[in-house]
Amino acid sequence: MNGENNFFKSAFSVDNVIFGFDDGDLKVLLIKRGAAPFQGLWALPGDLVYPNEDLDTAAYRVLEELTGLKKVYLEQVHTFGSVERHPLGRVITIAYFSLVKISDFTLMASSFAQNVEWLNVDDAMKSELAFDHNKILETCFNALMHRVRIRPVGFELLPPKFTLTELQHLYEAILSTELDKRNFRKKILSMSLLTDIEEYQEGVPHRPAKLYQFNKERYQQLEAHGFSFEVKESKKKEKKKRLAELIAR
Amino acid sequence: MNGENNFFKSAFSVDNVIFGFDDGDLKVLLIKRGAAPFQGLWALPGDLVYPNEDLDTAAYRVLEELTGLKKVYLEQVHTFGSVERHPLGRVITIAYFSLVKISDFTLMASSFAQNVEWLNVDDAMKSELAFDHNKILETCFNALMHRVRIRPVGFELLPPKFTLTELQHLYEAILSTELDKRNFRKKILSMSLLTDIEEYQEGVPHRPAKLYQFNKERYQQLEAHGFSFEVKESKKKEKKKRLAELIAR
DNA sequence: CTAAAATGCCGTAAATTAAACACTAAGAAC
DNA sequence: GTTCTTAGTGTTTAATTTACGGCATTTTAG
Repeated sequence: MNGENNFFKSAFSVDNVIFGFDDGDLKVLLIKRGAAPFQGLWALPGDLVYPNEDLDTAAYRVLEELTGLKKVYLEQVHTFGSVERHPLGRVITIAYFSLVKISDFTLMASSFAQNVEWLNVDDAMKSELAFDHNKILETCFNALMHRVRIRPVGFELLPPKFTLTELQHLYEAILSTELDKRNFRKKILSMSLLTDIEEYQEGVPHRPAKLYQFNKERYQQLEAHGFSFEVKESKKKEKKKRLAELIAR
Repeated sequence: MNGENNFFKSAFSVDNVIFGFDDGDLKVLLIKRGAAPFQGLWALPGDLVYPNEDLDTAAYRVLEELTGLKKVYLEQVHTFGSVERHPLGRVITIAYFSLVKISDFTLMASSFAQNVEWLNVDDAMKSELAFDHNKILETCFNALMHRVRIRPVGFELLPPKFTLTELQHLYEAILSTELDKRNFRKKILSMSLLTDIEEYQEGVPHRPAKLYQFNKERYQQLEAHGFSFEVKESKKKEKKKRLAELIAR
């Protein structure tokens, strides 16, 4: 090292928890590591941040290099910087999550990746991931759970046209809860954020459902007037009762 | 620079938005910079992270070196890493906010600080701060607003024994809203998170108010059973009506 | 052609929660 | 003892949330 002090011996990276939704399941895109350290384990896509690159830019780059997708929802979540988190040196990492429509997804040829796969989020959380990526995944999943309640970001995971049942299943997957069909539909429709495009599902072996589109302009307009999106996970009545008793004591 | 590649030409720092509450006002602790760059401007307390130091540890260190306080509420908020945010090189910074009881506070002798002061948060946000600290302050204030609604962290800003009116004023300051006295008291007391210690204010020129303590154990116990703390900023009825009409269209 | 299977779609009553609102009580200062 | 200041308290009304069952539409199999 030359005259510079050793504050400049460190590096930073971004890691990206890329969520997708398919067939009622919430998934995360992982890469099987082809080289040490942690060879053979699943890891989050990530990369060192270039010297002249903003953090968000780096996160978008990682995403695009991997999936070819450009305009996706991306949000910074947390920075992980334990001294020993990276075996090869001091590398802190800024974690992002992004939401992509699996239907848009095309895997890019990627030199550093041996193997890329959509894994069910629950399964991924249970398996051993490289580095501190279990912790990162968990943190980002919690952030998603939280975000999805207060912002209409769930739509980022669905194709442009979707049915109310698909939307409900998405929420159920993210919130790990069951929702009442009638109440869910009532609530979502009452927000008037969905455009009824007068189209119906095709090729389904049952009564086809209406298709809707998320009306982003409408949302922004309402938001500007103080509207706040909110979906709650239904606290079941039994639970509420038990809690009320506990509090009463 | 020697053989190391230039990913390792960068550094990272922590910056700490230290909130306090005094006399009905929410304050933030700032340092007047004694040296270039940004000499003479107010700045958030912060420092480079040592090579062998975890991020949280660095944030606690900054806080303790400045205030002497050890056990305080501290939370990571966001990482700021624009290429041009620091004039002297690539320095990304991890922003934290912390909540301290001003009554506990004793200013430490601090070599690098010319001048340390509690500034009203609104005033601080309006003035020009060093670096990107306006942005950081704003982000952390928003994070506090948000956090205070869903976690009982406000108590960290109050002395151990406080009156309900003080608590209400705290919430009003953080949420920038007015709350109905009776409804607020009803709601807070119904959570049974406060211990009535049968003590009263002294030395006030009016009827003394009861003092309460926050019961942390109780909170943790309830939380474990699914209790969720929640304070809403009252959506005034007029606003709600206007919004409802907008949605109906 | 009919029946069965699958999912879509609808509305109301009851319970809970939130909002609005005004007077009496206690102590200190004069 | 009068005045001043803040503390403390309950009820009614409106809004929101929850619970809940049955008929409708389409495809497929027989």
